[in-house]
Amino acid sequence: MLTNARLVYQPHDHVRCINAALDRAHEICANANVRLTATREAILKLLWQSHQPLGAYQLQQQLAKVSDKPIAPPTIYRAIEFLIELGLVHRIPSLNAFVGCPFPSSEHSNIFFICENCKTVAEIADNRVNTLLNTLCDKANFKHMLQTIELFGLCPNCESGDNDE
Amino acid sequence: MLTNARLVYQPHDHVRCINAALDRAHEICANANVRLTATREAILKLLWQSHQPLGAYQLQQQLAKVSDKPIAPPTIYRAIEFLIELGLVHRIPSLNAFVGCPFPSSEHSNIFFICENCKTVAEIADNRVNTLLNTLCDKANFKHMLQTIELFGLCPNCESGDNDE
DNA sequence: AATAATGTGTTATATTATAACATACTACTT
DNA sequence: AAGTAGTATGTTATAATATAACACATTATT
Repeated sequence: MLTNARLVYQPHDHVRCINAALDRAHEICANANVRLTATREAILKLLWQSHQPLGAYQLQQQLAKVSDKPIAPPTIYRAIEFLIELGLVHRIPSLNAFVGCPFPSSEHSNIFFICENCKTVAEIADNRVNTLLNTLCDKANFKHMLQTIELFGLCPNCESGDNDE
Repeated sequence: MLTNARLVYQPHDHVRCINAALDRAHEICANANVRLTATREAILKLLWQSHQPLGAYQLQQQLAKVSDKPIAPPTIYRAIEFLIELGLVHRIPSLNAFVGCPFPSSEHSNIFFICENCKTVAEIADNRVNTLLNTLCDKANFKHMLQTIELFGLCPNCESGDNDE
């Protein structure tokens, strides 16, 4: 089992999260022989500013603050597409938003804990889930390729009332 | 385990699917003491015309053919919202589309087999999946309320080449 | 019939995403 | 170093999905 849940739900040195993510990204891009351009890196960095997913237009607004020129949606979406293909970012379909992947290039389950109060998203990978789902797919003769598992609820902080509710 | 996969993937008397779904809907609405109005029923029926999810604007187009007056998006979305709340319909987030639920008022897993070729969607409920996911949530102190599990791949017909690819 | 509750119509607009084509940048070749 | 192919971004317009706000209509209840 692989997860960033503990980290996400506890106070932590978030700068380290960001830096680790960026370091991994540089390495992965180098290995894949693709370019982590300024725009792409800026977007990845923004997505790592918190553990809350951002939409494309939120990213655009944030970028406008950082950069001098405004960046149009197609460029945002292209960068996101690039990051997703490399496994550095996930799309959360029900939120129309994007979040940094805490363990790219590991085996995935694409399980997301989505807090309906604070919108924080933690990710989990668990072999047993993958195995079980594969079994179900095999039984139905469904050739399973990808998956997204969204779990909605309350994170520990919001459940306990530590966050404003 | 509960699924409509076999049915969906095999030739079957689809009129029976539709009628069964409408009968269940009438019963459920009667029990809940809410109204299955003409518009709501028409939309539910359209969603049951096939095992492929339809978007709100597709529903609008189809309705235009059946009914005399055009129906505006808000009405469509309201009807969908109603049907979802009653458990008669599911939203497939990654498709922005809606599909009839084959077993409303049964225990759910909200697992969907989504064929990327023919777009057909089958649904599965499986206790083991729910149990396992609950375990993961408990471990992380995440209070789990709802879920959506989307499995992307190829249905048996498309995998075998029976459908045009 | 009066009223409250529920459902729908209507207009406008917000939000998310992509198509199509032009330009710019990068890396490689010679 | 200039030419070129490949990659990335800029730009404009628009498609696709979804909702807000308010008016009107229908249904159920008294």
